[in-house]
Amino acid sequence: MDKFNKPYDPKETEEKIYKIWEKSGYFNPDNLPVAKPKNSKTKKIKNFCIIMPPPNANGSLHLGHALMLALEDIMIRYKRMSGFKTLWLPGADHAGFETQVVYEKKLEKEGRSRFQISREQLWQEIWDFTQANKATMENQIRRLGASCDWSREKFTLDNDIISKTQDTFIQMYDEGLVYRGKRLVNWCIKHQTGLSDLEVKHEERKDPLYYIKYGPITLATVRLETKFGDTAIAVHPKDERYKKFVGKEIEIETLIGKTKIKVIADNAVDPDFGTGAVKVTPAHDPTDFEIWQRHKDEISAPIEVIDQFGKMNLIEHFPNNEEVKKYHGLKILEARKIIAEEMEKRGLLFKVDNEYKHNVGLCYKCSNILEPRLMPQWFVKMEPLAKEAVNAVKKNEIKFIPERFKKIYFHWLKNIRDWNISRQIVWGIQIPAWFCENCNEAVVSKKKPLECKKCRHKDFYQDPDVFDTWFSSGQWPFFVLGYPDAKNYKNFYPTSVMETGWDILFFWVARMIMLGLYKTKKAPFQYVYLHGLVRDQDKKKMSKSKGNVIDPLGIVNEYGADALRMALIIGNTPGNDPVFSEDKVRGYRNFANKIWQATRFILINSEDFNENIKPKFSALDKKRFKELADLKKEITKLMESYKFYTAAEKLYHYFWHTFADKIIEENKSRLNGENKNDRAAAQALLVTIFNDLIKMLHPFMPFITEEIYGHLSIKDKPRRRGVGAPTEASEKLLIIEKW
RNA sequence: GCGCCUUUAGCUCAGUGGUAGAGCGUUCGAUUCACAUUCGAAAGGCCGUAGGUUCGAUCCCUACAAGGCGCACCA
Repeated sequence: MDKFNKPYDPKETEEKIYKIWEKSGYFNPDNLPVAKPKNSKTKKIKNFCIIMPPPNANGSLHLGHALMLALEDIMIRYKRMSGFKTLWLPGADHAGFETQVVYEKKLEKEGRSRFQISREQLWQEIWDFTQANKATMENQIRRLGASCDWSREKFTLDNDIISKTQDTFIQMYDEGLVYRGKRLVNWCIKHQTGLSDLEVKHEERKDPLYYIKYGPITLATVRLETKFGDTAIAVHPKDERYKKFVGKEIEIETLIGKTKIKVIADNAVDPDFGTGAVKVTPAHDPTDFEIWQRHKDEISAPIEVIDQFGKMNLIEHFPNNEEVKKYHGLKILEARKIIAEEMEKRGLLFKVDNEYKHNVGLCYKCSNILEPRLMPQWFVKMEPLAKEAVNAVKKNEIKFIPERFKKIYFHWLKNIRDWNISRQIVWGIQIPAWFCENCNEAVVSKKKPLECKKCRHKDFYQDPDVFDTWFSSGQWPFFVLGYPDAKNYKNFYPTSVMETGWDILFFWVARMIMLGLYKTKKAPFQYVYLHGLVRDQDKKKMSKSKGNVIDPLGIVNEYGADALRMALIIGNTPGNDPVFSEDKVRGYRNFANKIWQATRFILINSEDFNENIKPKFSALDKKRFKELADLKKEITKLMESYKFYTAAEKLYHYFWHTFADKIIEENKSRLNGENKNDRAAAQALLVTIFNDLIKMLHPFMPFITEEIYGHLSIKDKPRRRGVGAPTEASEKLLIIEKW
């Protein structure tokens, strides 16, 4: 009771309560006191499962995580109280490239570089780094009140996950869904790895557009430096201006001598752009690469003139050519400038358009221009997978909240291209493939092959590349449940809800659907709930470089997790980016105290309660009961339709402005009056209402409600018998009370 | 280029085919009685613009405008 003599202090309560919950074992569905089915034939045990999107183990939690945890915890707690066997399975993500980038920055600060560290040592260092982060994050998740089952926690580099991921790759290879192809990949010269198309961000740039003379033809290009790799000139087939040249070789003066080059016709050329003629450089441009694929018989193989570091590499292709040395080894932009000068000198530069704007692809991490580079990589054939993924959603096997993301999802899948899953980094799951040291034949296998089938050679080396991290996390929902034969998998798969940010709809959600359907023949979840990105008060994205990142734990320390959760939930509809403000949190901290003070009032006024007096409810009491019952129906409906933002707001409003401001106030006179009967009735009324309200508030504000429940259930045990409350109340925790 | 979204009170956002809602903020007032992390009251909106459907539109349809975003091989 002394506790109630001061404002509510979350610090005194929250960590203590979390320990009680953890000790109770109720986070684990196996320990839940699920009502025995009355009729075992018709009534099945109801399961509800959410796989927590594993936070990246390369830093600490941000507000987006806090939002994710709040939403999922609300769903889980509501379902748990509604009698479901609830499993919320936590995890942590090694986050491949993301983590390696973070770690490389750390190395840079220390004056080191990953290219000077052995593979084994780098792996070990990043391993230690992620393990430390993981431990921190687990505690942060606890501080936010997440009622997840820690006994089932998984890490994306657990041995079974690694092994199963490799199995899938092998299976897909055997079934022709994975292939090794030498194609243009998005190469980052800083990070020295290829990236998937999703990891490319496009930005508009203004670059000079050079009009240059290739013999009788003038053509326009930005990328002058690739001219040494030209293998053709292309024009549109219907372009009258160039018809006479098509199929013929024309002599052109390059800067390193004279050569002949063929003119070809291809529909990819836009006759209205520039002069309607383009130079074709298949080794350094995706469009040109595709043109080459269509004209393989007519023109020579691609010539790579830029190396992996973004420098001119010419000597290899043009040995014994003195002129070449002038450009060899130059960086792209330097080369471009010098070539332009040289061409101008020789009268080969017709004009320069300095206002030309176009889109360039950048590395989404370092914003360096990505260099299209011709190299062999492992690709996943997307079309068959995408088709199934579209069908599953069309057939409503998976529903999106909000629904509009369906359209975006379809749009993406319709235009999908094959997925490059090779990464030239160490931090990840190594690809189970081997190359013959003699003939370079690739063998897909976990174990080192004994002999090359092609050349009988016996020495192999393993592909040093690792998987795109999303290739393994795309299989997370069923791997963590112990696919294919574990009990967890049988009980909880397909899972109920996948709740995550809309920003990873393609990266993760779509891949989970595709790979889930492929491996398990089932959609991995029934609902996709997509939350928005938490923004600062100026609606800006929070990022370390902007310095506007808010540490959720700082907020928790100051105002309590309950207040933070309410601030994140209320006014936040799915799919829309919420704006975060500390004022809002302060408001809900005040609300927590309001709940606290109302409790105090009730406890004070029921101290000398006489349990022999049966409550006689007044007409007004009954009216209030009716209102409460209506509210409960309404809230339940909102919970079922995933409108947590409205449910929380209504509860807030009812508690404060109806229960506290009206009901308590209108009962004050009764409590202070002479009529004992009336007094008893009033108290029973208050307690009953109270019992319902803290139950409904519990999913949203789990800590304070559990704390109060502890005080109420001990104190009010005798009286609650009269109003049909559960027995053994003092033994019970609110977390498993009936909704 | 293809596509998605937004536009409602000063701010952040809900919402419904039948004369507009919340939180915060603002203004005025109260207050030894659970709570100043309080209570009561008030001000404040032609629900982006123009058409259409309808007995009736903020809500449905069309166009337009402004803003945001996603996808995309135009050199």
